[in-house]
Amino acid sequence: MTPDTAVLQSCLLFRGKSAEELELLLHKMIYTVASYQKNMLIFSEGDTADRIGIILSGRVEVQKTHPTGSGVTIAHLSAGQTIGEAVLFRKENLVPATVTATGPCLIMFISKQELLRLFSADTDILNRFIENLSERLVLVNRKIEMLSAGPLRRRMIHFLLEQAVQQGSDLIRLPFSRKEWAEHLNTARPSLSREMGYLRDTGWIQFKGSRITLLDRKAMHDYIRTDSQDTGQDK
Amino acid sequence: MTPDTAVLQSCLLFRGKSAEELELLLHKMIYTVASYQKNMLIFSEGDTADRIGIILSGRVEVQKTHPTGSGVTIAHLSAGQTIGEAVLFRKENLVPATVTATGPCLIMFISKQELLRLFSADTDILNRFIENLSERLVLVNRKIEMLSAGPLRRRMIHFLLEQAVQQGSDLIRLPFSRKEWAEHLNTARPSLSREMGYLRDTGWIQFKGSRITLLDRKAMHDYIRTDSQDTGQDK
DNA sequence: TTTAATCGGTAACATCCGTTACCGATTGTA
DNA sequence: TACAATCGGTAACGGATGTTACCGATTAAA
Repeated sequence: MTPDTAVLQSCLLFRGKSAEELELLLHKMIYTVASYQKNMLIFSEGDTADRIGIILSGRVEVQKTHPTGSGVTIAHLSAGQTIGEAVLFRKENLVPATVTATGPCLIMFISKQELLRLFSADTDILNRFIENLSERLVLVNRKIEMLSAGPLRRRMIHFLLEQAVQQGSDLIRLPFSRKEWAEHLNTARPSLSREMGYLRDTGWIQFKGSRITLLDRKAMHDYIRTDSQDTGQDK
Repeated sequence: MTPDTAVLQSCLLFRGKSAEELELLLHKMIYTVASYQKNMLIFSEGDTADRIGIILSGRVEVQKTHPTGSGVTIAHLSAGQTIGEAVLFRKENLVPATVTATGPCLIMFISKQELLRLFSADTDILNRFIENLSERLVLVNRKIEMLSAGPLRRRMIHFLLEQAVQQGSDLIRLPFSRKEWAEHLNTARPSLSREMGYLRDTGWIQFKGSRITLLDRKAMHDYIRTDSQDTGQDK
């Protein structure tokens, strides 16, 4: 199975390459492509990591499993993003989280050995790889920011405003279901619904399904930056 | 000021080099060394990152600042560890967190340009750099695990058990003050004290100052893996 | 279509935990 | 020594939120 060059171009590792260059590369490099169905394991916590995966299509979920059996979603990844690149070069190269397919998807794998070869053959790829790692680190840091942003309401507003900027509109299309969103915010779904009700009643938002409209961005901003005091999370 | 080679050897970037090799390297490379006093800013959130810092002595604190002015400590770093390496190679190379000295310390700076030169001159250094990034990513991931481990009591026990393993004893010496610990757990100090009292009254721990003794590790383990309530991200 | 299954909103209740305030102990300092 | 600042324990209070349960709507499967 041959990967779509368009997808690879959107992948940070190969960004900047022309379709032609990529075609050439694909012929010269060693890789495998595997397809997965919903809920299938791609990487399992504790596995030894000896390759990275590039998502060619579909979506996957990265979760940290708790000893209790429950888990927290760390990230949702989709086409063009990579998995496993964080542990590949560690001494203790064990996969620290579970990666599962949330739907049918195609993953391209490149071994560590082959990656090293690519690095020395093409410095661009190396640079992209490092860039990718950095990007990931920053992303995870944002997650921390989110988790410690204080009360649920504040976290929600924080997220909504972020989305509004990202989508360039006051009309937001949520990228996931309520359940997933709750997970993302590290809260319980009913709690989320309750707060959604509050925000609606306050007249700040309006929503139907996964479409949320911000009616009073200013007030929401004010709410977030209202400086009550705080010890490390706020209130 | 010339850096101590012993410290640099403990730095992941230069691990594996002999003192002689390092001496040689130091003569051939470009760097600066700066000293800081308690509470002085080393990197400020929003700065443009164009160099990495290596801690030669002392301790620094990495904090995420909230728009509200409050902050969460992401990490404490000490001699041999690096700062700024995560953003140096990003497109948007702005420092995402504030770094301050928690006491007098010495930092060695290496510019991005110079780093690149080192990479091409010495592949080992490049490998260490990637390894370092990966290490950092995993560390931050653990922080997430911590933050989303549910109720405070669970988070505390989680942390204590982790420390016991790390220190190889039931007698734990806390690496920070209560205030700092509370920050680390993303909670308020009085809340922490309250729970400490609870754990003491339950007979699970015993403590005086920064020394904590685990009296019933089994019970604590059981408590953590008791699948009662979790934050709601159950699977 | 009928039957499940899943999703999302709502409500009641109990608990968690942040806030505030106070106090004693310790430490640094004038 | 005395004063101020910081740290850590404790307690009361109220708000935040996890839990459970129920219900209608939507979707998938039979």
